[in-house]
Amino acid sequence: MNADRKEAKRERILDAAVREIAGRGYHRTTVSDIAGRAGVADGTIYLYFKGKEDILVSVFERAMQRFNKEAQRIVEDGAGNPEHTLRRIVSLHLTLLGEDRDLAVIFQVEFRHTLHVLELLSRSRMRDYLALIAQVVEEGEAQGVFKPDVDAMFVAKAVFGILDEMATDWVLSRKNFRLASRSDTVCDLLLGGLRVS
Amino acid sequence: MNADRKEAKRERILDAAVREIAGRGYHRTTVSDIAGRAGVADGTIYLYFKGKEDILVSVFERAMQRFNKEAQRIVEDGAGNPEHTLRRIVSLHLTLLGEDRDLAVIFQVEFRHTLHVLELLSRSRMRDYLALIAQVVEEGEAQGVFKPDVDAMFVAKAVFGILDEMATDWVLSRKNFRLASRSDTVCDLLLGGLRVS
DNA sequence: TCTGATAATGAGTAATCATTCATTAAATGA
DNA sequence: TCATTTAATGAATGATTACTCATTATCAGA
Repeated sequence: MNADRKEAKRERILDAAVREIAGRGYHRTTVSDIAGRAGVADGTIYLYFKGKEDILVSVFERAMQRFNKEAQRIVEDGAGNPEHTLRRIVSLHLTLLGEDRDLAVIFQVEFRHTLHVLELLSRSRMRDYLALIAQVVEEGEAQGVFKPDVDAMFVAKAVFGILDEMATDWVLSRKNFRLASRSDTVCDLLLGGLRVS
Repeated sequence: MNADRKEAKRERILDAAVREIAGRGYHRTTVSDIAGRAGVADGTIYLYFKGKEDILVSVFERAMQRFNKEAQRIVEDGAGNPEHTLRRIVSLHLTLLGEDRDLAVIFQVEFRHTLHVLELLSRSRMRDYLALIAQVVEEGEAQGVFKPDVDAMFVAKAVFGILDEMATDWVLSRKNFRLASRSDTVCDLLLGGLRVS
């Protein structure tokens, strides 16, 4: 079996996992469920993944890779204008999650299953993502458009926190608004602050 | 058995649950573990709680009740000065979580176990807490010290998002800083914004 | 002290599921 | 076509654990 077909099957299993886990939650989803939806036998799963938890982590890795690739591109493109770059990253974050509710459910809920898993995830691609945001903030400070002496990583975490809460709220909400429609409001608050100046 | 003693035993079980669940995660913690630490028999648990999930939800309810009571007091006290009130709420949030790492672990990680549980929790005391923050924001807008025309509930969620991320970061971090020490930085960013004015 | 009621016990039950591995199928290439 | 390697299968296993309930202990009032 060539590498492409192998990769395609792995992808199919991951796609199946996203749908099943979003629907029933990680712990209620059995390996059989995932195998069934992917159209393979239970045992086959173990030819592609070390175990159930490895599937969850792989879903995360794959999604974060996409996030990072796109964010990276935005940062590279928009070197001259930190505010605009930040706006584009915020928009990207909310757009990508808003486009796939199942993925959003997994991101906002299922990944946080145990401290152990969360630690695993936080140490990997998550740091890169935060570092990218921090880089933009630093650039803005260097250019004098953002306030100096605010720790860039702190701001990055704050930005992430707001986005995360918006996404969770959207996932839990019954209402049918587009998540990305919040982008501007988020950025305006973040950049301009709450206080009347 | 009088009501006080009954309540005390219930509290003991909840305390035991906090310690056990923070240490091993909700799913790895058995009902036996909790019973053992609380010094009661397994079956006794079911005289006080409907089942395992009910313990988790009750831990949340109890903690949120404390949060809400304190926050309520702050809001009532500080009617005249919305900025100061907001600062006190932020400080309260980070202080209460920062004082009890086990509780913080449960808040930041274990409560988010399933969409189902998260929905349960979000609908209850969580809304009250957000509404309290929103109330302060609205007051500020009415007094002309906060920007008008920003949806107060939106701001409340943003505030919560930042606090949540700070708390998660603290829980996952190896470093030993005091969580509450972030209060001022959080508020400064929130009130003043990132952009140079 | 006696008695009915209330509270607590903990061994047993029944169900669940991740993982394994002996077997079968498919692919490869000579 | 046949032999060999690689991939896939799915029934069986073994371990786990939430919850029940028949039994025992404790308590409160007379």
